[in-house]
Amino acid sequence: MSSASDLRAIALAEFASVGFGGTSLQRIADRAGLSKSAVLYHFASKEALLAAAIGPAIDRMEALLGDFTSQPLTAENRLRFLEGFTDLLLAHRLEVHMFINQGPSLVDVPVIDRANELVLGLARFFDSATSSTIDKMRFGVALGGAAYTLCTVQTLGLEPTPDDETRAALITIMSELLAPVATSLD
Amino acid sequence: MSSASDLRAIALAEFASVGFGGTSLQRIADRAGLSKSAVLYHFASKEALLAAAIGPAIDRMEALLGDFTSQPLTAENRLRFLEGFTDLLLAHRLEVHMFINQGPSLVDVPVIDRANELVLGLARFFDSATSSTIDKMRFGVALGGAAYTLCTVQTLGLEPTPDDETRAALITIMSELLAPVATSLD
DNA sequence: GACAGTTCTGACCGATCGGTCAGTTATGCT
DNA sequence: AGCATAACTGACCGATCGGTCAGAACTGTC
Repeated sequence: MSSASDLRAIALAEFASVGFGGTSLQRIADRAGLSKSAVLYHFASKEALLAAAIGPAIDRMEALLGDFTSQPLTAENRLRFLEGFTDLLLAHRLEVHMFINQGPSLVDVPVIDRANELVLGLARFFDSATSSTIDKMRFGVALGGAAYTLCTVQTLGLEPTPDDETRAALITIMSELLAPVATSLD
Repeated sequence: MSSASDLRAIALAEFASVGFGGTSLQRIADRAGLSKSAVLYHFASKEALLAAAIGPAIDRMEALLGDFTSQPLTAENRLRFLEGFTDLLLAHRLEVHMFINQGPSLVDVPVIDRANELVLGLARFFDSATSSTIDKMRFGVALGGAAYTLCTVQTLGLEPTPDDETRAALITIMSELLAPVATSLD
């Protein structure tokens, strides 16, 4: 019944679907059955609401990436990363969808800058870990494709696949896709 | 020097980066060095500007999909589709990025409804052509991943890869990814 | 140079934006 | 019951939104 967490969820859904700039506090308030003033009572500003909505997902993403990049890029570490990444996507698909698509246009918002640093750090890691263009692109297609499939396809109104089945399929597909990419085991 | 086509390009870039609702006519006018009234002289409304910006890409997408779905799903037809899809992405990455990510939230805009019908038609085609969840997801990851890699990664400020190299790599990756999926040749 | 048509501007409209503030209602503790 | 605090509302603010309109500036043609 907590209004604050209701508002976070409602705001997240709005931000992800029509964008931060395209979302109005009034609309969020209407969906929550509250007044605009009540929204601003719980969150000091629209940006604070954004930070509350996507902050936890970014924390978790930072932890996952910190673990991954501090270890050698072995095949089993990569698999564990893919599993962790998939679990994170399943739990925070809207958040990821939001800062992947709108991150670059929302600079100077602190929580978004953290997200952009994350994505950039991930890209740089693949850049240093792989040499050829096609291998870099394999990572992009695997991670981007997984995020896309999970976040966007569902908005099409197709029948939802159970999470555990989705999880297994995504991990299989990403593993196949990255199989040709050399690891530091070689 | 045509202001109209300048405006189309500027508006497309804005729509793709901050969303349709997050873009103001004033900002488009400023970027074009014109007044807001001048923008509304060339395009009757914000929606008309959107239609002009993404309409051609949707036309081309419709043609590509029409060809593909009217033919049997053989391996070589699928390859030709992947090539055509990649070329379309390379030529219209901003448009595709825009209606993939914002299409579901912009219903009742005619040009967007056409785009949504397209994406839905593509999803239904894969739904009928493949049986297992993992195979459907392979299509999602392949097409979504390609679109993501092309449209979003570039906004990170990485060094751009030449288009022909990107094209070859994407087609290779998508072909690998879809290789396990049965075609009607079997 | 007069004229027509295209291109563009500035003033203006009602509506909505994010945000402030004073005051009201609901809640829980003693 | 009394009281502090949390939760919330409605009125209001300046700014900006998409869009209209009358007219100015530019263009080419005769």
